[in-house]
Amino acid sequence: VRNPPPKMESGMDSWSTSTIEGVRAAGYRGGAAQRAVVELLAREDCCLTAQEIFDSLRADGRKVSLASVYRTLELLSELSYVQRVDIGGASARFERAALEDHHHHLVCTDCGRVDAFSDEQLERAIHGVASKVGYDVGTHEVVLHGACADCAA
Amino acid sequence: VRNPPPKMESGMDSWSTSTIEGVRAAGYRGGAAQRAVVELLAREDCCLTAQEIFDSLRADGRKVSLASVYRTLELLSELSYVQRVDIGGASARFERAALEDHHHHLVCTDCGRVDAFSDEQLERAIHGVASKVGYDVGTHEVVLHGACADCAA
DNA sequence: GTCAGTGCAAAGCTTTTGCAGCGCG
DNA sequence: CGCGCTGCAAAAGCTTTGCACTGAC
Repeated sequence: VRNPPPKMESGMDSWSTSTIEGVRAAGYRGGAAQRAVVELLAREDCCLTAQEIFDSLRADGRKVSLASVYRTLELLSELSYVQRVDIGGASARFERAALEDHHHHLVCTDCGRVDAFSDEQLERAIHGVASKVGYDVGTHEVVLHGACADCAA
Repeated sequence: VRNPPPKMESGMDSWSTSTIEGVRAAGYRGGAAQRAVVELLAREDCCLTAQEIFDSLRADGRKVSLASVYRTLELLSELSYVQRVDIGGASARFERAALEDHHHHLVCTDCGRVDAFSDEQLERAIHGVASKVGYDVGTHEVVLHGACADCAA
């Protein structure tokens, strides 16, 4: 959120268009608010709260309601275009579920800052576990809590 | 919660007593409600919501208030005797932070059931990552979402 | 026209806080 | 007896829902 990884232009637009199309294919008509949320999430590289999405859209002059933001996030989560991320704290966060740019989160215990990281070996370990537990595992989430570089100093 | 791993008698009492002592050492007097919550958490093997703790204590005839449950959980989390677990859903969950019996969680997307699992290789991968990211990592949390054996059928 | 989508406001939940009284050291 | 602990009730978030209206097909 506050420390986005380097922009990755490729894949975003395809996420945006395939999401719009997928929503339509699922039998929904899609409106202005949905489009605005999808376009914003396409630009963002890390998880945002519903309120942050709302504020950001308002700042851009888009007249969406907070209720529509929540309804859109629920719909997109349902269709697996968006992943809900629970990193603790009062509110849930959301980010696009991208196959490329798969990552997890670091949360600073002190200042609340959120960073992203990714690790190939960690992914392998998770897939190894997923095949052993009795669940048909779909998504996974790893959250590391600790002091960020600034706060540790 | 609904599918507790086999009871592990060893370590629980020591957690209970060292928690009580630690709270006292930190300058708190400890009251009846705190004791009741600690004793309950010592018996439980997986994460519970504040409401579940409250209901369970009431069912046992302990007259604690929900506010005291929250206040105790906040205190114990602060002192690292309890770990807060965010597995999605409306409310946060809490369990004792035990060095033995370290585990993570599986959440059924369908029925909401919660199971525990542990994996040595996953832990190694996490510690490997923790040493590379710029954070001074304290705790970590892994949540796998998917269909449990019953719901997958 | 029909029916999903939207905004607003109200309701619902979880969690926190204010305050008076109780109780351990 | 002081100060933390507790219960109760009220308040404060976050999220969902009801409803009338708009807008896409």
